Amino acid sequence: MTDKTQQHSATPTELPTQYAPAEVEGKLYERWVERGYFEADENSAKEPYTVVIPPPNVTGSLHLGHAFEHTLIDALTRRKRMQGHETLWQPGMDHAGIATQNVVERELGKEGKSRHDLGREGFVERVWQWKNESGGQISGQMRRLGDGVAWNRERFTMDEGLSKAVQTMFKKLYEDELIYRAERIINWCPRCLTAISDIEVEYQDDDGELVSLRYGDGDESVVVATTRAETMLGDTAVAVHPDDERYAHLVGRTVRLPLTERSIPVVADAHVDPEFGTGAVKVTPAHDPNDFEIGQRHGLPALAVMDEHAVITVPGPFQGLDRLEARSAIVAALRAEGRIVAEKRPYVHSVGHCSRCKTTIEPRLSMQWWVKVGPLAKAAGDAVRDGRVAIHPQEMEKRYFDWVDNLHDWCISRQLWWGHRIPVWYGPDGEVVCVGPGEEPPSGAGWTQDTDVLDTWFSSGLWPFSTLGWPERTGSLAKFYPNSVLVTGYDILFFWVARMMMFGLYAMDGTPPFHTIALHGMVRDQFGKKMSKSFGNAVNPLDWMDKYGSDALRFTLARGANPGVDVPIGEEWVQGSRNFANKIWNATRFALMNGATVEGPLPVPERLSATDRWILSRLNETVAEVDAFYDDYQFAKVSDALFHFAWDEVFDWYVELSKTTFQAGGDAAEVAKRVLGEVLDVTLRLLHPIVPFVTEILWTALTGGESVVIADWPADSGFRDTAAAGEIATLQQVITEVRRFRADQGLQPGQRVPARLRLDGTPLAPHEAAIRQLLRLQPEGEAFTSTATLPVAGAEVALDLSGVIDFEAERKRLEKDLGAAEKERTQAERKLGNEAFLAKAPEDVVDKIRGRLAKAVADIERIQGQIGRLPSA
RNA sequence: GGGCGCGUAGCUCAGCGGUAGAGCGCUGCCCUUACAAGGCAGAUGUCGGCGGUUCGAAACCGUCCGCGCCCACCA
Repeated sequence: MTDKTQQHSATPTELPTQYAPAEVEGKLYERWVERGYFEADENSAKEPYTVVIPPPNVTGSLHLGHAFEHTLIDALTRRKRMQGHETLWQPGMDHAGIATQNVVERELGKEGKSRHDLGREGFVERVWQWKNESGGQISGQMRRLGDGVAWNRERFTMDEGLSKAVQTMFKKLYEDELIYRAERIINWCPRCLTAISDIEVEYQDDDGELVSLRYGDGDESVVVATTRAETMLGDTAVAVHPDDERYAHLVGRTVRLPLTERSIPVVADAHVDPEFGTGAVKVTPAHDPNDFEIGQRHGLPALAVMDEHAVITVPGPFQGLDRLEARSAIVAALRAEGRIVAEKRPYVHSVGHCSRCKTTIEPRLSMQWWVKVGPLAKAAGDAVRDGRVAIHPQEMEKRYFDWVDNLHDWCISRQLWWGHRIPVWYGPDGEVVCVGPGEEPPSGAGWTQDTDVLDTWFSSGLWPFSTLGWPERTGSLAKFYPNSVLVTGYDILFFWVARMMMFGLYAMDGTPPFHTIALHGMVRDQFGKKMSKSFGNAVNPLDWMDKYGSDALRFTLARGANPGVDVPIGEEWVQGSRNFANKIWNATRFALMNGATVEGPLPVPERLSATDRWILSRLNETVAEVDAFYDDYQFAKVSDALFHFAWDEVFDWYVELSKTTFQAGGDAAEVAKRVLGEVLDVTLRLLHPIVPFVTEILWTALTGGESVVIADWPADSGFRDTAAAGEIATLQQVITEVRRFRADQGLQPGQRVPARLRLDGTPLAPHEAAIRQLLRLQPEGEAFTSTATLPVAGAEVALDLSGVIDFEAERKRLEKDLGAAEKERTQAERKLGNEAFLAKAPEDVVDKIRGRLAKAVADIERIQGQIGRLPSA
């Protein structure tokens, strides 16, 4: 025990009166890392606890959203580590295909170059170079935040190991015929020059213009409407509903397509809504997904009229115009021919945009690789349906099911250079060979590898097990798969979570990648507005961490973390958390200055005062509460419970009451030192997962322990004392009541007032010294004149306020209180007089009302007595 | 068009069947020897509107109004 004391890293006098986070946080973090606290041992006998980081894009730096997410994950893993789990928080980053390629291309642009100037190899090399610079920035920010990740296991989606995992997965899916190549209409971004998947398209209502065109002539004509007139060059049919009598005579015939030399058939297709517009639809199979399907059903040719830049390729007057130029040019030309039957009219409709660059998507017929999601999505849905994976909050399950149950095949090829290249080789005679890891690609004349890369989310989908060494059967994989929980934003439920579910279940023989999915919301500003650079309300988390400390930022974020709900944050709130950290700091300082200790066992209950028993009881209740909230991912409630317990109960009451005890000395003081030590020790440990830095300094100073990071998580001893709790509640009531009186009377807080206390026979008798101290009451002295008497809870506090007291003010106050008490009595009486209530309400509720009535009656009597004793003015 | 969610104190949000809560902000007094990044005391709400269920509704049901989000092949 004595040598432990010598390890104290700080003596009370060394602690300054204010906590200065910036000076210590960095040092503490590096010490934790050096000591290997965050490393995870696959050979450990401890129960594993695994969380993977949602890998940040190498393109950027961390924003508040990351800080938020990391706070939650760090809190979870720190607690589990303290609970004795072999804990792995897996760090790493995502290569973020399109995003990264765009960033580097933009950089090249500034140098007046394009990626084609460097060539594929040179460009990829350049991206790697860029990644090496940017990636360090992110890890620096994570250290600053205090993320307890296993740095020795850091992974990157383009690592050799993870690339091997990607290749293995591709081949496995290919051989199971769950990957195939097909020509379909895809979402094409004419700026990124690549296909993107359905969920990478963001729809928004755009203003468009609907124009009605007449195809054919005379009786053999039909009017169609379009917002994309330029596509008419590629029309290969007009479709009408099979039952539509208006057009029955035209079905099977042809109409002349204006501006072209072609005539196109009129086909009947049930897809057409006869109620909509004219009931006739132009069909452009090469540039519209619906039209493509109609085309398939009727054997229509798909005639592409635009290139990858969305520029018209059809020879003639429109060739070389981009889609928008072509649109107006074609409308003008049609008007000249008298083909416009209804002028353009404004039309708001939903238009798809590239989620990366916001360019309007151009549906385009193209040969791409696809994942056949049917069986994968089924398994992913079932795993949640049958309870093997739980989604928090549960309301999100519905969104998840809607998506996995209605999923279209996933387009996974991208016409980019940065990413995992598709491991397929094409032979001179049309052979197709999928090459697995370690296999030699076919050699010889005419063999070439597919030039496309895979969707970024293909590799992210493998993250929960690729980071653990899959496809090798590693010890880490055996130990840490499946992950315990996935913590991520609801915004990537489809992008990432669902894909991990599909891939995890498939690659890991039906074992889902995690037991629980805990979805958090998005960080917003203090008015609930979305944070964005353009709106000017985006905040760099580093700024706030520098100003207020990482703990303050973390605590604020955790405190706003209601499950699945967006979390607003404002600078004043971070300040408030900084104040809390400082409060903990000073409370611990006080404790150390007064000899608080954690040495030796807790005193037996017989030696404890009611105050001690009360705070220990509350301490244990808090432990139980915090555990329950953590297990339910209720971070806001964890933080709130700790905030209020620490500040309102420990600091404002227990510490204040202990001052009298310490002053008096004796056994009670010795006991209080140990109890205060215990309460702070446990409270600091409870707080550590959320505010790791300040708790580390204080806990080591208080206990002499090596580090709170590896301390035991507090356990509820089961100790409860409701009698003591009631006693302290009464004490608080008396003190508050008299303070209120003092304040109403305009007495200075420090002014000493002679007082006589009559506490005999009340539970407050042992607290006389504390009451006198907290209320600044001095002994009554010889010439004591009781001018104000406050009866509270059976006790009586008589104050000598000769010459000072303002009886009128007090009378008003008392009358107001009387009114409130009478109202309370009336309400309670009415309830208790209601037979239906008595018959139907549960016993405890009725008891409660009876209690209220009794209290109201007692209050009325008391207040009336007080008023009666006031001298009349 | 379908689905989900939200309207509670000035602001941001908890509460989701038994006397309206928190943080910040606000008012007054105070540098009381841990802390002014603090202490003490205090004010503030017909819980979006209207109906209904219930002994009892902020909470449950219906409806209306106002927001937000997700999904969808709206020519």
